[in-house]
Amino acid sequence: MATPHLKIFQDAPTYLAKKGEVLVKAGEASNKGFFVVKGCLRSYVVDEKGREHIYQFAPEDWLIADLEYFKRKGNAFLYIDAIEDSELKVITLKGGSMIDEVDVTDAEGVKMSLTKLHNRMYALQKRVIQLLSFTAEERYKDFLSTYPNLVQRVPLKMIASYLGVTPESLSRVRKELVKANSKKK
Amino acid sequence: MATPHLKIFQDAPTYLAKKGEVLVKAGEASNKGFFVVKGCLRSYVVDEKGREHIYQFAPEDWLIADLEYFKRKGNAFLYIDAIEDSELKVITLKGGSMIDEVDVTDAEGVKMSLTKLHNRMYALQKRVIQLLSFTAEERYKDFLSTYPNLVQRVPLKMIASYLGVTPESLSRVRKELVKANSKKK
DNA sequence: CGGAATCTTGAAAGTGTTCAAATCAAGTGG
DNA sequence: CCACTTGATTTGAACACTTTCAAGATTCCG
Repeated sequence: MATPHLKIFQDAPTYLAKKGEVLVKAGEASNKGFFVVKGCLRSYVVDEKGREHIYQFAPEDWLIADLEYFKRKGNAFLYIDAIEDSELKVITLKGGSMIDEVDVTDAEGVKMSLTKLHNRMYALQKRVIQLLSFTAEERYKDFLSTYPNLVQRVPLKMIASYLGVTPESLSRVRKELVKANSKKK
Repeated sequence: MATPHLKIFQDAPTYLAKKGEVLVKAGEASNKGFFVVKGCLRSYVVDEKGREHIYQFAPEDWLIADLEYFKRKGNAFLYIDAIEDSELKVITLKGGSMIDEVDVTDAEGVKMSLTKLHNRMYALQKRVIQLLSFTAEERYKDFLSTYPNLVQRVPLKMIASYLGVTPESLSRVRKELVKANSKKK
């Protein structure tokens, strides 16, 4: 898959992560980001009641990192782990921020970095608005259309966690959708 | 207020918006962004039931724009209006994207743009995680500490809309907080 | 001084959660 | 290949939190 972004990371060291492997732990220092060549990672927080809340899925061609670290130059806020066996390009941040990595004399690279941040922000805008205004069912439907391939790869409870509902609720939502669809026929 | 960001926009035309004035309408073409010198703007969506959901407040020194437009080069997705009489620097996007405005030969400007995007993304990360994991009360408390000055300036119903709850709920949350605080004394 | 919008309060209704139990599915070791 | 363990998903019933709807109190502004 020839993406324009990949070449930025082609010289970065490759790492093979096994399913379930934790790459970044909240509370510990970490200056790593990951570009996913193959497989799928996730980032999430664990709240005081021990519940996981998934912030992001990163399948092929996605970049994932804990911004908190880069922002405060402190310890990680998010966990990052592999939900499939994955091939990664490991980006080690030398400075305190992702920004220090950008070669400002490389006009094309700058444009690309800005575009990437821009796209990501747009996705976040969409996510915030959905969390504010959509019901569980609407969020699930949108997830299906936005990430059609992830539904087969990611367990229901993780999708529920990403959508902000319990696995039980998502199971019921899904059941209703199946019922509604079969009625239409 | 001498912020490093202001100087980027110091040559942009100034516009004085009156309270309640709508600057960008969802569904209409718009290539404007705004840097708030004084006052406060907000961006929001209106769902199919006619309910407003506030995406962002932009008090002094904030930048506000509709990313959807820049992303799809189509019509605006968000509304933007003034919730106070405001002094703005109007940024007209000549290209299809905010990115086209960045002078890539200006290393300092590039760093600044990246930093600004980066900070904004961090704020969005925080917001998503809160919407996923915080109760109405926790979100309100965090709002108080993150935007201490906004609470006096913004009507309750708008804060409720930003937090993703009804005005009635926020009113009750606030009541509980007052009760809890008075007990502690 | 109104009139309009905002904020508060109450009661009923809804949506999603919690807790518990039953299925179902996948992976392991014999 | 089967039995067993473990984790994931489904289902049910009671419960909790928010919303909805309606009404009253308060504040803001012309």
